[in-house]
Order: sequence, then structure tokens, then C-alpha cells
Amino acid sequence: MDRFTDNKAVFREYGIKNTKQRNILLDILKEKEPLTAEEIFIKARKKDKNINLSTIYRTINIFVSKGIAIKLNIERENKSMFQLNTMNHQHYIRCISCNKKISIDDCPIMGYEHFLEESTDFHIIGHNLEIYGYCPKCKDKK
Amino acid sequence: MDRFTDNKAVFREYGIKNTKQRNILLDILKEKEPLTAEEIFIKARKKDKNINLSTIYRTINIFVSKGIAIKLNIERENKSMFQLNTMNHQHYIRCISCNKKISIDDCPIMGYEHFLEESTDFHIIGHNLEIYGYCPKCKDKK
DNA sequence: GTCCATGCAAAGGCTTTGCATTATA
DNA sequence: TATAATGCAAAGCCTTTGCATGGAC
Repeated sequence: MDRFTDNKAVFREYGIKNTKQRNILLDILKEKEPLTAEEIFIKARKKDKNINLSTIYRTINIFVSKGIAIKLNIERENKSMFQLNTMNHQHYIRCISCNKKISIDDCPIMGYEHFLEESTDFHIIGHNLEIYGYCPKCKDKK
Repeated sequence: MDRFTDNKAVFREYGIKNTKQRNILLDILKEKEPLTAEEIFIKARKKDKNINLSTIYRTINIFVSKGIAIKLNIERENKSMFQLNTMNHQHYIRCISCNKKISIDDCPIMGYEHFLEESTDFHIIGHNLEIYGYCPKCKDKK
């Protein structure tokens, strides 16, 4: 039971129309694994043989802009993957001068973990990431 | 003084021919900042007005395959950046069962740091990253 | 009924490739 | 001189966009 359980409520919350295609896409993303647009398209075609690739792209871009989904970059490949934004973890940048922390919207590792699992045969469980530097104020003091 | 100081020696070491275009590209990468192929191309054109974009791509792909350069993905954009592989830091995957560590060839954060500096106005100094999971052996035991 | 969403086809951006020519070792 | 590298043009992928049609509110 999370914020995406009720499709209708999701669409209402973000002020977008409840269409068959968007339901299909959201259901696919709920399977949780990161997918390329092409992979999403193949899955979607099984549920609606007329759905179009451009609808996949348009819908997913809307989902990303609304924060429903996350766009990931794949190492070494010139395409993206998409995943439901379950916000299960968060990263921060920390200022090594004043210790101020600001949170990072999305996780730069997710797409990479996917790639690593394939290239190393590890089963990856998670990661720790801390990025540090100087915040705008402390940076200028120096 | 590092492993890239002498261009000629670099090309000899990796068994590729010493050409004007490769010298130009290596010199540009020595400026250290991550660049897109297009940015490299623009800089290269100033040194040789006949150099071609496909030469940039071909050369940089050779550099990446030899480990001279690193390919970075840019968050949210469908293109890559390239940077000299100075190997100034390394990351590992750790098995949480047997503690075996294997090293990761490249750093998934570099391109992201570049993006973060622009979006947050932080001056980023570095990061810690640990990825953990189960190695192939321990994964199968379960 | 109005406006947004979709399908289709075409175009756009980044990258790669085939081929003839040129340059390196 | 033999082989590898380059320039040029064309093609290939992934993604976006214009437009007419269809569907949601």
C-alpha cells in the first residue's frame, strides 16, 4: 500500500486525465524494475496491441515531470531507463565547512546497479553514497 | 607528471598510431574537464579546421576502450561526456556475506557531480560510495 | 462540447559506419 | 609499401513533434 496503489487517485492528484494507456504504463512501472522505453513498449503492446511508442515516451515524460517516475541513465549506453519514484532512499550533499545538507532528487546509482548486476553477476542489495563539498555560502568565503 | 604526459609514449603503449588528430584530442582531454563530443569537436576545430566529427567519435571510442579516457553519462540528457582516465579514485562492490570485494572500472558519480554543481551551486570535492550485495558464490548458496 | 491525449508519420539529435583517400610505421 | 586512420556522406538508434482523430471530463 503506497502512494501509487490507486491509479485513479494518482491521476487525479497530478491533474492528468485517466486514460487506458496511462493505466497500462503505471501498472507496468509498478512491477518495480527499471525499464527502457522499448521494454515498456513491448510490455504495453501485450495489453493493448494498438499502443504507440510515442505515447509511451509522452506519458513517461509526463510521469517524470510530475515525480511519478524517475529517469535513469545507463552506463555506456545512449538511452534511458525509467522506474517508479518510490522514494525508498535518498542521498545528500554535505558541506564540509558548515555541515549543511541538501537532498538530491534522484539516485545516480540506480541505473548503474542494473548494469553492474549484469556485468559482475553480483546480486546487489543497496549502496551508501555521500557527496561532499562546499555549499554556495562557504564556497564564497574562501 | 602523470601517465599521459608524453603523448607519443601513450600511443606507443596502447599500440595505436601517433596522428595529428589524436594528439589534438589527447591535449584537449588533458584540460581535465568532462566534455561532450560536440564540445571536444569545437575545441579541436580551432586547432585543425579540417578535423571531422566522426574522427572525434572514433578516436574517443578508442581512448575509452584502451582505458585512456572515461565515458560518463549525463543525467537527464541523452548524450555522453568524456574525460581523461586519471584513476584518481576507485569504487568497490562488497559481498555482505563473505566480504569479498571487486573493483568497479569506472565511477558512476562523475557525470552526476558535474550536473549537481550546476543545479545546486555547490563546489563538489568528492564522494564516498559503497555498493553491497551478494557475490555470485554466496548468492547461489542461499 | 471542449480540450486533452493518442496514433501515425516525419523529423531531430547524437552516434556509428562504408568507402575512397591519405598518412603512419 | 602495407596497414591503419581520416574525411565525407549516409545510415542507425533513440527520442520528440506536428497534425488529424479519438476519448475523457
